[in-house]
Amino acid sequence: MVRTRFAPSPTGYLHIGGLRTALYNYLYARKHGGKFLLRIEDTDQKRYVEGATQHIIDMINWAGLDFDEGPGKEGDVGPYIQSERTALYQKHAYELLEKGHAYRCFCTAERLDEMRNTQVAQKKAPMYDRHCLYLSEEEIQKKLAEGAPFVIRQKVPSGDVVKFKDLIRGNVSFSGKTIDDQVLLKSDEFPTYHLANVVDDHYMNISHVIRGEEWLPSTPKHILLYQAFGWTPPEFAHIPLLLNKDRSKLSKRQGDVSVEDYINKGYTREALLNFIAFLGWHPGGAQENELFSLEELINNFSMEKVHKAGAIFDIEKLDWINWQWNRRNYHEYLTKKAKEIDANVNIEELKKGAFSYNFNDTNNAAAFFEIRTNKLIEMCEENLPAEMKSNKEKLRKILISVEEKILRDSKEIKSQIDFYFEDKPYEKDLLTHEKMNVDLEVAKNSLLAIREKFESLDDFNSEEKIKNALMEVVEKLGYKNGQVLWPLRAALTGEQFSPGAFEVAWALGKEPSLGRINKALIELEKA
RNA sequence: GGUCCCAUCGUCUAGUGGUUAGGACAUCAGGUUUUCAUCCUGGAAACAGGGGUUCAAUUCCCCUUGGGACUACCA
Repeated sequence: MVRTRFAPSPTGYLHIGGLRTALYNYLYARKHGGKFLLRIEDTDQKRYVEGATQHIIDMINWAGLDFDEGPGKEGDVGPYIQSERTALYQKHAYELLEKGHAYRCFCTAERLDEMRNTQVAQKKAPMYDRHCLYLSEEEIQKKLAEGAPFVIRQKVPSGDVVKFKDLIRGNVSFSGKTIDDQVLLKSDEFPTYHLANVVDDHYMNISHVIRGEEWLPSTPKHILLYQAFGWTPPEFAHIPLLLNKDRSKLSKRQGDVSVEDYINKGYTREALLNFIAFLGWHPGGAQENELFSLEELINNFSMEKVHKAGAIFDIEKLDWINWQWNRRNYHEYLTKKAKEIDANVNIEELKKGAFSYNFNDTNNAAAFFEIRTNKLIEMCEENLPAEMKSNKEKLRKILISVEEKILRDSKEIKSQIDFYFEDKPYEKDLLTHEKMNVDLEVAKNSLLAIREKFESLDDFNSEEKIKNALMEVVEKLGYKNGQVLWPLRAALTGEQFSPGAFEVAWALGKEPSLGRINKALIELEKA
């Protein structure tokens, strides 16, 4: 029975690398029909942060990595919070002491510091010098009677070579003499990671320890502990690290590392999971699709395909994946809704990833338009000031004109649609375009003709009709499309770049459009 | 310093004892479009170096170089 666990420390936030570790544990468990547990490793009293445990659970839940056992979801081997299991660790530390696999150490922090400084100065590996291992029984009893504080240290058999097989790295071995006598039980009677981890993994029947590569050097200590207890060690899989741009371990100093940061930036769960899954893993073979849902990840995951080398966390690719997922989620939602409205709706993929929905009935089309734009509003609601949201019907038209941009990055939406809400002053040169053969004269002629046309256009509520009207202007003047549409778009938006002339005129409405055209014409008169 | 791990385009990666070393992101060029974006087409871009083993190594082995992790009464 496969049982994996994610065992974070509640230090205030969940690291994105931690989320990936959780994901791999989850994928492996689900793939093999096993169980995935969450265990909170809060044995460091000094680092405890109020609310951090709940925060971790919230983040794991957000990601949809439902755990089978853990805090608030008790199984047979709880509790799942280490601070509630201290008696168990103490019992086992003393058991080791009795069996001769550990010893009391009374060394003060000062002595330890001094010892290390000397070792470093002599260019030796800093390691505990076993001063207390050689204390006589009398000396120990005397210290205990005095009430001297002590820790319990692991007694590493220095002659041994510790070997183990890592599922990702293959055979790994460490010489016993390079392994430090690790503190197992601190003077406050709390265990260190090493003891608590081994004891819990054993009693929680963990079959596979899947954790970050930074734990590889302490694995021999853990193996030795399993041996000292007479337990069978679990399988180990040390996954590659997530890296900063400079290839150092991904850290706070060089950008956002907490999952919450990415949620706040608007990344969707599918995108974030998809992205981090592929940092250090690939299904292999001829697989060229890179968009995988959680379910597809489960089906395709295998430890053999996990890489050995670390991977740089490249946010640009994340942005791209996020956009792809936004598109997919959006159109899946719309397709479902469109079919609910009319089972015979005609849905076409206009271009890769973008669809059109055509209804025969105009009422259905209107109902669908509302659903579609509600979704867009929902997507960028948080990034819009109240005044932009006051006229909802206008906002719908505006947002549909920048639909793809919202899908790509809803955070920047405000700057994309600013021009709809204010008549910004602009240079009349904006109305001209050399490559399209639009000079001041052409611009003026076009705008005059458009004004006349618009004034006589009764139904300004149909983008299609506005388009037809404008094409008539093009034909009448004998101009190319761009010679009419560029000055119009520029006049309406005052921007170098914007949505097209038809949809802007439509979203703006008849009077505001005419107002802006007149303003442009006044500019041109000055010339 | 010591121990251990790692090494294919800028980045994420596929891949094999014999391949024109493939894809994606990013980038550049061209095209469609009323501008931007989208979309389409195309380009540039990698097996760290040196020794072996072999008829043949990017692939297997060794060394070098480079990078990283660990080196706490933190996890």
